[in-house]
Amino acid sequence: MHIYEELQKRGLIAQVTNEEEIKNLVNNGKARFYIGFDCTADSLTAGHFMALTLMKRLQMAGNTPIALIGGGTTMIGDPSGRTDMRKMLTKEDIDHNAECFRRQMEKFIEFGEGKAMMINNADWLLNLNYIELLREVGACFSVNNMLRAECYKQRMEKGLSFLEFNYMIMQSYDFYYLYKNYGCNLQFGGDDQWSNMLGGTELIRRKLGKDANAMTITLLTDSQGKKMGKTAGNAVWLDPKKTSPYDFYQYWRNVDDADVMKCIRMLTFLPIEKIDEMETWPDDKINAKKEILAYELTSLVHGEKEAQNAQQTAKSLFSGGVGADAPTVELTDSDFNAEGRIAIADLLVKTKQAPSKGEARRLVDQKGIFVADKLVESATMTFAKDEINGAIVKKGKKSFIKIIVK
RNA sequence: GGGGGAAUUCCCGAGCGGCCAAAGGGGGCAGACUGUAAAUCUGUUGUCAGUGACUUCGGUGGUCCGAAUCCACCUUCCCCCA
Repeated sequence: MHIYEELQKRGLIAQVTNEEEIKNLVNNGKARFYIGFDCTADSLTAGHFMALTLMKRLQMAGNTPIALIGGGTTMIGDPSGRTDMRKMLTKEDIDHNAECFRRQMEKFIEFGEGKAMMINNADWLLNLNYIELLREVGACFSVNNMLRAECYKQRMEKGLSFLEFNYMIMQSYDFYYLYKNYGCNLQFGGDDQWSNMLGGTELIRRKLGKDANAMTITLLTDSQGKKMGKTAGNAVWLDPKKTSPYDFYQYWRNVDDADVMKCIRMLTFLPIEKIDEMETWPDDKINAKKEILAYELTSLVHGEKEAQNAQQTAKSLFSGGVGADAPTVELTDSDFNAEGRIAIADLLVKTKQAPSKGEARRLVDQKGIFVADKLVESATMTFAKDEINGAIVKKGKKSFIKIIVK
């Protein structure tokens, strides 16, 4: 099966400018495509993950990926899909984030001579001259058209600053620049990027009279239509220091029934035939599917060993055992009082299972806390050092922390 | 440049000068039911040595016994006119 057909089967393709041309480029390894990543944080997220897998898939099919780090565009802030303005980041933050992105990507995509390229648009965007740009590029854009673009529409109500309005111009300029200087003939991006991407093909057509193509990837949303890759408003990070492999595994282990197969299809590298076959599995195998999903993704991001650890830990914790690799928190003498004891509230705060002591007390009152498999009945309960050493503190059904006393 | 309006706890949003740590919803967390799912129901949701104290209602000052509520200035945003 050709790569384009595979992408289709996986449900990854949302919109394309010219299907025949793209198919031809991609299937014959002739695509030099770019995906832009704005560095708004110091780690990539599960949301970026799909873009990374897409790059990898296309690279494996012989195409050349260009990972464009948005050192310049992040200075502006993309208003697409947002109802409020992004926080402005300093140049230093952006540089730092760009560096973090670079390192994470390198673990996933092969860069180097004849392989993938990594470029930072700060290299050309930051040096643009305003008047020159206006004459050269600004003349090619119709404000009337821009205002009709989907990505600005929802901002017309809440307000859109001129700064952000220019984002589309910058992204278009990127494509134009990459087309001219790197022979980049295709741009990929999330479906919310569609209008920005069209801006680029339009600019190339006007300036160079050439046709470049764009294709968007279906956004990974859950059955409620919300973007996936977030828990309680927090992103699921790819950096193991920010989201541990165990938590990463658990995130996918806990997806909605309705979303499992979609995730497997879109995110994993399992062969299509295997996935089609899984589709026929009976309902009672739903948890097996979730385990496969979680394992596959953790393995891709953190390596097989971490994935095995996470899986084993999860299995033993949820079957009531003591996970050898449960997330641990170390306590030292200074955490205990004069009698060598620690109060349950302090313990929960120390393990970060409660943000405050008040919250910790509430959890205990609501019978949500277990220490070493025993329900903690009272918020005033304390534990001695050797009593707590090696014990599992369990909050609710899914949060386990193992205590180590140093 | 002129005129009008807005800023409230994680988000949306109510809020009479004292009864406001602040309605209601969403979200979060916990409990019940389950399958580490969904739906549903219940409780909870500023901090702390918890019948009490402390810090919050864009910022800074002020009026008052007392301010999220009144005044002044500042900041940001929205709308109308140019």
